Amino acid sequence: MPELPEVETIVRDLNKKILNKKIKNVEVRLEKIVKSPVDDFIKIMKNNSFSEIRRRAKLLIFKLSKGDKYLLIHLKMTGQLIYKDKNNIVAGGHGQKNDVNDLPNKYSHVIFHLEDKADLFFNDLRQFGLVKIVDQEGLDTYLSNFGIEPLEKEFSLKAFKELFKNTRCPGGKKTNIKAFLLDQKFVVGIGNIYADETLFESKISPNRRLNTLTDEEIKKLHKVIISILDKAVKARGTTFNNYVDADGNKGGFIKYLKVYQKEGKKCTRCKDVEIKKIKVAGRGTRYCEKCQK
DNA sequence: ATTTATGTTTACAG
DNA sequence: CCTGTAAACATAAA
Repeated sequence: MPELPEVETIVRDLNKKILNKKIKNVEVRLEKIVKSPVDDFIKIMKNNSFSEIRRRAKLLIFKLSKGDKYLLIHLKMTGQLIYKDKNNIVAGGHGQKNDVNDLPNKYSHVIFHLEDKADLFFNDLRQFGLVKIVDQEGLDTYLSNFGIEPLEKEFSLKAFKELFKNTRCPGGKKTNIKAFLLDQKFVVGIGNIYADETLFESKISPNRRLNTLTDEEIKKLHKVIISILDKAVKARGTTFNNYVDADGNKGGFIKYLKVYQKEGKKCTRCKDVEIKKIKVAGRGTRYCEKCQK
């Protein structure tokens, strides 16, 4: 799915486009995507509007103007949100073929019909994504499972170090660093791309166990997580294929990628060995054997 | 209870 | 035919 920088970009762009626009109707083309009773979902959305759009981890949170409720959208692996009106096409998410120019398409599972002939499409090839409505309590419950926001002040070095502790074992957590970075209970917003890029920049092997990291390495990792995500947000994320963002621009981070999808290419740092691809934590993982220890 | 590892969802591309 | 995939839950085992 889009990771923190991509979701952040979508949130910023949608805030400019759909805030307080009347939702005239909602079309549910694939019921299982909507995790609330569909009748209720449509009833609540109809004639409502979004008063605020924000992000927590990789979750989009739309506050509804009426009824003290929230619309939650998670894009998971292949979800997209595409806004379209007579002047603009604004898309965010993992690109698929023929998506933006041909709407709705077979992957358009939920469509929000807005005033002024504008539409917001929720597309998802693999159908892992979700759309649901929650009240304040439901939102709080959902959010309580998330860890630290890496671009907020709460992500201090001290708070980061706390995450390495293990209540059962004084030596600390033993899981590998890649699984740790991907786990949203600890630090949120990092997915497969930024996990690999962060570890490369930190010179840490994805297979390293947490309890073997030195203080120096933890400090470096903390700094790199912030700098990479910050750089990616500024670049409007990483994109492939025909992804375009809210103003039709491609994400700019792709040019900064050092290891993701670079397997078989010479490492840009040591200029000596090729980037390898292995499996760690069940996910394809790229790294440089020589640079990352 | 808490940590850690693995399986499942899913449709398409190559 | 086979494999793999921008994610995260559920479940199991330690």
